[in-house]
Amino acid sequence: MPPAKPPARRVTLRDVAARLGVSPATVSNAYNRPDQLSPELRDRVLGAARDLGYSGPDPLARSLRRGRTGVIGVVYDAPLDYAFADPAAALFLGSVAQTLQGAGLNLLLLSCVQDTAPVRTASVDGLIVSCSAEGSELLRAVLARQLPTVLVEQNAQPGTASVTLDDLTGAREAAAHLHALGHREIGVLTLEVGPGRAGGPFTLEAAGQIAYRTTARRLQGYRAGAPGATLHLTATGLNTPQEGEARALELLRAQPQLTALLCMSDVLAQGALRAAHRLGLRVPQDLSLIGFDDLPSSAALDLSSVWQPTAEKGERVGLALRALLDGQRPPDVDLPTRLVVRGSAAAPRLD
Amino acid sequence: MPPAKPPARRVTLRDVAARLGVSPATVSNAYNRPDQLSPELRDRVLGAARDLGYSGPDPLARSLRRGRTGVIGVVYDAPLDYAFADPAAALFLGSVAQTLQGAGLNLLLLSCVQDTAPVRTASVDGLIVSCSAEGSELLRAVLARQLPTVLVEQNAQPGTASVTLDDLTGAREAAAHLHALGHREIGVLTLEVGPGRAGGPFTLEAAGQIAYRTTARRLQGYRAGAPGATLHLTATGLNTPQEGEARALELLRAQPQLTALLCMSDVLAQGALRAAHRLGLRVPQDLSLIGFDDLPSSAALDLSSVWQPTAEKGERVGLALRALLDGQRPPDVDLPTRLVVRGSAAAPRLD
DNA sequence: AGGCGGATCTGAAACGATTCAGACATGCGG
DNA sequence: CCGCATGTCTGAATCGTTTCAGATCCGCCT
Repeated sequence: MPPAKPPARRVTLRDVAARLGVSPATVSNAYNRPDQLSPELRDRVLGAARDLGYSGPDPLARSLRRGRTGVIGVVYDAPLDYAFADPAAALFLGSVAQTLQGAGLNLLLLSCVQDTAPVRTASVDGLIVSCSAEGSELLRAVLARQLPTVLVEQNAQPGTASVTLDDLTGAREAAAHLHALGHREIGVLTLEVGPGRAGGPFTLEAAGQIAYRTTARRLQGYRAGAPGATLHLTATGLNTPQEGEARALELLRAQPQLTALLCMSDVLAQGALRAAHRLGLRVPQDLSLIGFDDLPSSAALDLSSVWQPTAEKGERVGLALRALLDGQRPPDVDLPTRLVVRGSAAAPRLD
Repeated sequence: MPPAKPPARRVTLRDVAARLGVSPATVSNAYNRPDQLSPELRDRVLGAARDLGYSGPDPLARSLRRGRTGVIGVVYDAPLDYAFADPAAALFLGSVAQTLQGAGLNLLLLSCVQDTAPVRTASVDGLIVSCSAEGSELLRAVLARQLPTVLVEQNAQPGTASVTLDDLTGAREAAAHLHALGHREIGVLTLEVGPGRAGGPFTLEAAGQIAYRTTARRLQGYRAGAPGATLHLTATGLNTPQEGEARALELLRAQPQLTALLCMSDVLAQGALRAAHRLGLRVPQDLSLIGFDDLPSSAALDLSSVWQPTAEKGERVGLALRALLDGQRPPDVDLPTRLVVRGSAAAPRLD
């Protein structure tokens, strides 16, 4: 009969200590403060660890005891698919990660669609909230954690740092550009207007209730830049080219008098470009188009767009969080935007 | 004189219990098993918690006690910038995240360039290794954790699950397509050949030492698909359009007799497209081009490419990991690839 | 009346480490 | 030979929960 294998318990620091007849403190020191024990003993400890299959202190226990995890949560209120699908979002996130890495911090992606549980139960040292409606359940859950928190593109809240974009100026410039060219009937493809809300046409009267700061401010900029022009609003539910194409198609069919389209993202604009092709409309002769974000790929498509410092935004967010973790109170930052004129907007045809 | 504020210690479950004169176990139950105590008491507990500013059990302590964290680590050996910069990678990751979310798991991004520490010290229930050279320090660190692990596009290792791509077939088809069109002098822009290695020309003899499975297999496929053709290899150090452009420029200048270019990613191919433009070469009349990955944007560029089921790959990885966590032993999967012929390859000019 | 099952609640032992304040020995200067 | 600094190592408390095995009480069935 084979010897009853002992129930395969995990090897702990204590086991290693017992094996060598030393104190657990010593084993801990072997890993964390090599200068606190003699080199020979340290070697023996590490050797015993290898023999026993012990691969270092348990990160969880260590974090509990030390009081920090080295992890920063990034809160999304959309499925992560969409988070990554937008190159601007991906670039931003990469930049945040890069900046935090300098401080030994890693990113935990928290997708919270219809559920605040991830925010409440994540072991993190800080939070970054990328887009969440003002006054939402999710935002409340975030604030309840009382952790160092950076709000991105949201109105600042007490106790948090914030990094925003000067959406107003960029949007105004875009609209003013169209206005100056002579456009007076302008379609607008907005980003989401509220969590989980489907896309579709809406009126300026309803614009007051927009829950997302970004959407609200860009719209405000559009209005300011094209005084006297008529804006035909359609919201999108998802920031994807497919959605952009579908909504643009709807809008252009319903309002054939439109001579220009303002899109709140390049992803949407690229979809709108496809919609225009499908309708046989030439850009810019028959339809002018201006996007937002200025994705790398937009240059190739000759798409005019509002540029934003995406990478810098990520860096600022990372730095703000690091400052918070250091007990400082970083100033809020507001980053500039500006219109990049390419070839997708021209004077309207004279019918 | 104001009452000396007690040193602001964190409010714990124990404090709430003490406040109410009940056992900590009861407070814990109030949060975790509402059916284990009377509704009134539960309300009182939750009320007291609110009064004291206690926002639920500490995730870290809970994880330690329960033995799981609900977090899966994704190991990269490149800065996260690049991880996100490639739309194929972003899409894949989004898909993984989506799949894991169904099991209440979140993703922790572990960037391990020149440093295995993140792998060794991350509190995770499992690991996904996205691209790491065979036999690398990093891979060793991963295996040392003895956690449920899924290897992506790498040769399977004992004790792990693996999801791979049939790179060979796709690459062979691409090369065969060019070969059939009559190309005999073909340039190749490869992905990285080893961790941290800079790009540049290399020879077929050196091809045996390629550390990355993906690079090695695609190259093998290229060779098999174009027997008798001469392949001019250039490695890239980074999977970016800029790098693709730079390396393509070098290669085309050094080898003006080339009539076609095989690129191991669409990102590189899109860079090569720009290089061709800069050299005044028309595609496909003067230069044929085939990419790999079939990014959404490649359709618009009329770029022929090898398609891979990126989203499904992510899903498979997620499912494999979930199976491992459930104590199962999932079968390794190998996903198909196939050439998508568009307009970027044609017969070579007859000089 | 006795016994039993369920509903509530509790005590105390983990979970696996870190860290602080010594204990002990050794070497050195005076 | 004393005092002191230095170099090594240890004991024990602590981090904040969860969970298992009861303990208690109550009503109900027979």
